[in-house]
Amino acid sequence: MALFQSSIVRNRLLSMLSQEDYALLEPSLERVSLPLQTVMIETQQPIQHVTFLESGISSTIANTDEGRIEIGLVGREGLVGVPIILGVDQTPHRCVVQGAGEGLRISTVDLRAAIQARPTILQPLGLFVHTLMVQMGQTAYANVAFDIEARLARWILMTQDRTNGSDLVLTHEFLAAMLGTRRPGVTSATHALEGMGSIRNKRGRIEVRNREMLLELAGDAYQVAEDEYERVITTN
Amino acid sequence: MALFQSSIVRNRLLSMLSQEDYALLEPSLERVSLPLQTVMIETQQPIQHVTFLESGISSTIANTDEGRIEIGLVGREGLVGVPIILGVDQTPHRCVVQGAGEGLRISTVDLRAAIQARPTILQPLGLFVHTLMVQMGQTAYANVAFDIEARLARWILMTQDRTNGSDLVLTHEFLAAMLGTRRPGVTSATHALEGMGSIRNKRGRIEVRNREMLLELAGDAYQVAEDEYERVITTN
DNA sequence: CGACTTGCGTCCGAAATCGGACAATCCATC
DNA sequence: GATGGATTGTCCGATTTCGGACGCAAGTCG
Repeated sequence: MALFQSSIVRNRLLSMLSQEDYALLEPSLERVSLPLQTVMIETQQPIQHVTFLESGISSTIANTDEGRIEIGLVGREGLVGVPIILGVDQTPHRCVVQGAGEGLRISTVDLRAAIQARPTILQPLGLFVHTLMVQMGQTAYANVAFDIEARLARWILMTQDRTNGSDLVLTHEFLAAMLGTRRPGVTSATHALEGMGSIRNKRGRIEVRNREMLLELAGDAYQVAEDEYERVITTN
Repeated sequence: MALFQSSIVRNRLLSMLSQEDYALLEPSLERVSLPLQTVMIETQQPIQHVTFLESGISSTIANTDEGRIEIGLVGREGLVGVPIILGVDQTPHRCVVQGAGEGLRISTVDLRAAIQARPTILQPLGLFVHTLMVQMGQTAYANVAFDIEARLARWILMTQDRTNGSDLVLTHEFLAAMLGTRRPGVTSATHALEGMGSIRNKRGRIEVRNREMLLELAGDAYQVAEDEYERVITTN
């Protein structure tokens, strides 16, 4: 199944496509760089592209009157532009690049045409939508059932999953938005994690030291969505 | 567009289908009653049916080690069995009937065959999945950004939207699970709402007195998902 | 190198929520 | 109309988180 392709494409959804399906999309895919803070989907604006991330992280944000709350995280295991997959043209939730990277993007028009021509393309995309729903559900759960330390551990794990090394570029300010809490709350939570040796705190960066510890801290808020992804989406 | 049909079918997704699409599903639809506490989707069990609710309420639950947290609410505006729509056979989140009612259900096999035969059937179902994702996102947001009173107001509104009258059958115990909080917390929150005249508290029941007040209390956690539904799904 | 910006550490009182227990009440049923 | 289970009301101390402010440190850039 398209060996050459997986050596170029790192996105797990694209590399899951059959050779024929991928061949149909390929001419329409445009490689784009995704600098930090790029707004990939703006509230109430038509979504022009679907982007398959190759690296980096994008997060979905529930827009609040002031202050943002992150409700979803996507890396190279997924795509940005889920509403398009579901036949919707826009959404009230914004998507922003939270870790610089690259993506392969396709215009909404081209993607829809491709799906029309070969409906099997939709298959892996639907699977991904499911895993994202599970992730959001777990986030809703974590937000109400876990304290800041546990939620912090969860987000660090989720971020690391979508990053190469163990050095994560994350300011406390940003983490506070992810966790829906105040910035000083993050500072003390990172200290707690650092105190037990699970992470190391640097300026604008967090180094994962002991992943096992983080897993334990995050409890059953983590791993459910991640297992579901592996169960459902098999990249060969 | 199938006038006779909408006089029988109250589910908003079914009544959105074209006459031809509906005609294909109709023979496979089985009317079932849904008593309280019916488990419609069990964790890690193959989903055998997709159910279009005609009345009543089903909620999606993030299974925790102990104590449940509700992460989604569906009534006659939607369906239970979203994973099937997305091509997945099971899910880690349970679905339970929280308000007795009826549904029209179709077996997974028949639904898939119908979609195969007429892919346009998938269209409104995808739209609904989108609105459900928005709802879950708003729940994640509300869970971390609003206090118990506001979240209670939101759930009361969401429940009323899916119920005929203004008398909601809801115990505090149940509300506590919905809100992810302790039961006494609900008691005092209901008192607060009752004190301002927005609801009336009876045994095992809540009567909505002043919906405007509830809207104000719930802030921007409510209405976003609801508006998105109306924008995206138009039942004629 | 020095000023400046950005990010981090810390402190405080106030408020919300927790955890757990126990009392009071309603209502169905006998 | 008494009994028992389910539902609701209440209380208390402990803990978490909030909200806001202020000072410090680390890079950056002229």
